[in-house]
Order: sequence, then structure tokens, then C-alpha cells
Amino acid sequence: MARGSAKNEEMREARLKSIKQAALILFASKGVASTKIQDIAKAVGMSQGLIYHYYSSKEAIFIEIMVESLNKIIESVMVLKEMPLTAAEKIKFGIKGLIEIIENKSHFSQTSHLILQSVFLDTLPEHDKTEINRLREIPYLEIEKIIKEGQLEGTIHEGDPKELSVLFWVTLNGLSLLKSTSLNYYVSPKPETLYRLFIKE
Amino acid sequence: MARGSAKNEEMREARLKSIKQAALILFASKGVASTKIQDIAKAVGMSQGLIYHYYSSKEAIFIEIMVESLNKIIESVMVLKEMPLTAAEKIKFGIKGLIEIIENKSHFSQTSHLILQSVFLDTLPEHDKTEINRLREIPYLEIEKIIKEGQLEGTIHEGDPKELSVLFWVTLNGLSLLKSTSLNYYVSPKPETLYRLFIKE
DNA sequence: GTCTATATCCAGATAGAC
DNA sequence: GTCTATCTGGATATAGAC
Repeated sequence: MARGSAKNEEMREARLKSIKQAALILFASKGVASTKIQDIAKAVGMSQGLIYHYYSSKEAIFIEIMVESLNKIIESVMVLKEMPLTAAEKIKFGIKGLIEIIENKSHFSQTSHLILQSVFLDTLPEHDKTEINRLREIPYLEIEKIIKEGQLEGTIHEGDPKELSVLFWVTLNGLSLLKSTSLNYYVSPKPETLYRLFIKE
Repeated sequence: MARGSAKNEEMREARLKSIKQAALILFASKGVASTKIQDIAKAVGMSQGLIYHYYSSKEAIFIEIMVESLNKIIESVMVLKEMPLTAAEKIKFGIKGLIEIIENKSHFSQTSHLILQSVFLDTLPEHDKTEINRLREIPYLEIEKIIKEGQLEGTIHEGDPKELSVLFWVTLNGLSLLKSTSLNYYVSPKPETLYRLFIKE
């Protein structure tokens, strides 16, 4: 290997990262279709053509971002799962945390947006769609496990745990989407209100 | 007016309607950006150019569809509001009805999709965005009223009625989006489960 | 009203100099 | 690695014949 290649590699990584960062923000706010390569290039301060030195297409950027975002969410869920808490407390903690995250418009909200858009990208190869869907499912499965645990504890309402897991994510996702589609009407719910769906008493 | 103009007018209306119908389905399933004028033309069986005899642009079609869809939802909410039921019963009825509608993928689901996409259409004139947001708010306001009523009755949980209205729509919207983004994991919730959020025991 | 043909535009992607 | 210039394709929208 040539001298300095490690450093070059580092530089490259940094470049890739800043491209992804800029693209994530643009994709989530303006939509993938409305975001031009030129916009991304401008945001990171490079020429339009240079982007193609780092990524082969706009879609390639999208897929990489999508997968990384989903993995971040999965990782958070795994951390939640391993916390030394009762299942009921985990659900409470999760709801509270997500509401806060939604308030701050951080990656969770952006990911909700991206997922929606991935459905509308007719050009996505089947292979990638499958992988994205596989990753999407994991948080649902993990919350389902926690809910089962809570039902054994007797702290979470009876019923199909899958149903409750769907409601867990659907509520938070919906909230995140409402929040970021700038309807005046939005108000942040109190975590305690959502607890009612899951926690007994 | 020329002879036969009434009949011509009728024909024209029918044409407009079938264009809108086709476009709604395509916009909701493939997304506005991926839907080409050609796709719409094909679906209604006319040439690509002829669409422009009826609409000045793809966007014009979108806006008209969006406004009509929102009005349909508003109308349904108004009907719900006027039903001879207690507030709690109205909420229950609304939840039950919407879950059924989501199951059948009818206009409500499609409208959820369109709203999301309207956020990503950077070319929408400010004027239309404002109008769309005005219409979007109405269902939230109406459900809020019903919730207030229920709190007076003592049948609905205390707390900010706005918060509960947000949760009402956010949950159903989120559900509709999950359902139509083809995640295997989806399961239709029982209406009774959602009642817990709103109805006192 | 309807079609076919075409003008126009725009953005993704490539080529090639530095 | 980076830029500028360019190719290319595809889609919106228009023109004009029937």
C-alpha cells in the first residue's frame, strides 16, 4: 500500500459522511425526487460532478442512508431491551424518549420520512426493497417481545402483542410525520397519555 | 349557448372525473413524482397530449384531487358529528369506521399518502399549500369538539382535548400508512384497544 | 376533441483536462 | 481529487393536422 493511504482513506470517509449528512437532511425535508444532486453538492461545497466520485447514483446515496438510519433505530431498541428495567418501564421509557426525539426533529423523524419515500421510488431494485423491509420489521419484533414480557409480568394489557407493537410504532411514527409536515395544529402529547394504550391501570 | 352544449359539458365532466380517479390511484400508490402524465393517459385510455386539454399541468391535477379528498374526509367528520350519539359513542364509531376503511384501502388511506407528498412538492404555489393546510386542520378541530363534549359528559379522559384529537388522527393516519407501505408485519388493531386512549374505562 | 409529432427543458451521469 | 463541459434520456408541455 502506498504511503499515506490510511490518511486518504480517512479523508474519503469524512467526505462520504458529509455527503450522507447533507443528503439525509435534504431528502427528509424536500423529498428525494425534489432533491437534485446539485443541491447535495452545494450543501457540502463540492462540484456536482464530484459527487459521482463518491457515489454511483442518487439512489445509491439514498439506499445507504436508509440502511444506516434503520440500523440506528434498531440499535436504540436493542439498548432499550437490555436496560435493567421491567417491561412496563421499558415501554414507558421508550415512549418518553421517542416523544422527546420527535420534539427535536432528530434522526427518528427523518427516518420516518425516508421510509415513506422508499415506497415511492419505483426505481429501487427489488433486492434493496427487501432488505429495507427486513430492517423495518426488527423494531416491531423487539417491541413485541418486550410487550410479551410485560404481559407475563402482568403490567401490560392482555391481547395480541403484535397488535400492541403495531400501535406503539404507528403512533410514534404518525406523530413524527404530523410534526414535520408543519400543520399548525400540532401539540406534543404527554407520554402518560400514551401509556394508557399499553400499561395496565 | 350552442345546441348540445349541456351534453358536451356532461361528457367533459365525466372525462375530468375519470382522469382524477386514475391519477388518485397512481399518485397514492407510485407517488406523484414517479407518476408520468403518460401513465395517467394510459390508465384512462387517451393520448398523452390530450390530458392537457383538460388540465394545465400535473400539479393542477394534484391540487384538485387533494382538495376534493380532504373535503370528503371533512364531510364524513361532519356527518359523524351530527349523529344522534353520545360523544363517547361518536369516538368509538369513528375509530371503528376508520379501521374498516383502512382495511379496504379506500380514499382515507389514499388521502394520507397525498398529504405526505404535498409536503415534498416544492413547486406547489404557497397559496395552494395554505389552502391545503387549512382543510387539513378541520378534522382535527371537529374531533377536538367531540372530545370536549365527552369530557363534559364524563365519558372521555381528562386532559387537553387538542392532545387527544392529535392522537386520534395520528394513530389512524399512521396505521393507514403502515398498512399501505406493505410491511409484512402489519396487523389490524381491534377498535376496542384504541378506545382505551380516549374512553374512560 | 383527439391524435401524432416535436420543441423545450432539466437533471442524472460521463468525459477529460488539470 | 477536483473541476468544467458535455452527453443523454426522459418527461412536460405545445403545435398543428385531422
